Amino acid sequence: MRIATWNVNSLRVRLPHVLDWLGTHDADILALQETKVIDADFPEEAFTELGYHVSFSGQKTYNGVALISRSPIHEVITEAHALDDPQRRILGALIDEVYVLNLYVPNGSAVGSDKYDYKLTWLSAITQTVAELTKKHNKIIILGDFNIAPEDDDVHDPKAWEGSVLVSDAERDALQNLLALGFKDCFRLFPQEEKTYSWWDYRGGGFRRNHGLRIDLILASEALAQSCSICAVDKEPRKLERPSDHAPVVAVFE
DNA sequence: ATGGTGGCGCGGCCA
Repeated sequence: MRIATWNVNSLRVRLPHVLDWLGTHDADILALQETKVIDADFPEEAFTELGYHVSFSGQKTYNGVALISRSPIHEVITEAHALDDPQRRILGALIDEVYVLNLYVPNGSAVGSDKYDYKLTWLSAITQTVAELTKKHNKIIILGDFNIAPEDDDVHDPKAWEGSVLVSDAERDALQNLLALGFKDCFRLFPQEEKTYSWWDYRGGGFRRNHGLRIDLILASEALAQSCSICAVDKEPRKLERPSDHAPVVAVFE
């Protein structure tokens, strides 16, 4: 099974990139974030025509998540139990006996801000939800835009970023609490080229200078992590005209 | 240069 995550920063704008990518990469499951499209306007047929099933949870202007899957999508959830949140950031579903949880973790804006507090509360709530999922499912994949760089190796300039949002200790601790439920960061199961990132700021030639962060993650429950054979960032779509600021991350499970 | 770039949607927010 080939599964990928991609923050597309507007599906309306990036649909050609996404369709081209699906056509050449033969993914079984693609998790999208920041679709920025309400459900009534979701381009469902563009995917069903290619033989995919789709599920989506969108809103106007901001956020929005979707799952594109070769196999049928069951047991959909769009909420964390402990959170009454109008923001559409969560899409979980059972696909071929694997529970897939697609997340668009809040950015957090700045350490100490209201948005930062919301991010930590949100992470706590999703961790509770995952704890519940682990009682029912053995094979779980959590993937998406985590808006957290797990380690300094995931940061182009750790000194410059030290203590700021996306790398702060409290955010990293929250991610570790989630991993502690029995998940592996698939990317780190394998030797990787140094300075591999998944997001580069549009500003200041971030991609050209490889000023990036690895914040798009694929986490697999231990039962599944054993069968993971590849996890890699595909930088190619970031080189296209009018790209998303994120690149897709792909994992293969045998 | 008190920013920079991009999306949404038409002024300012969010990333």
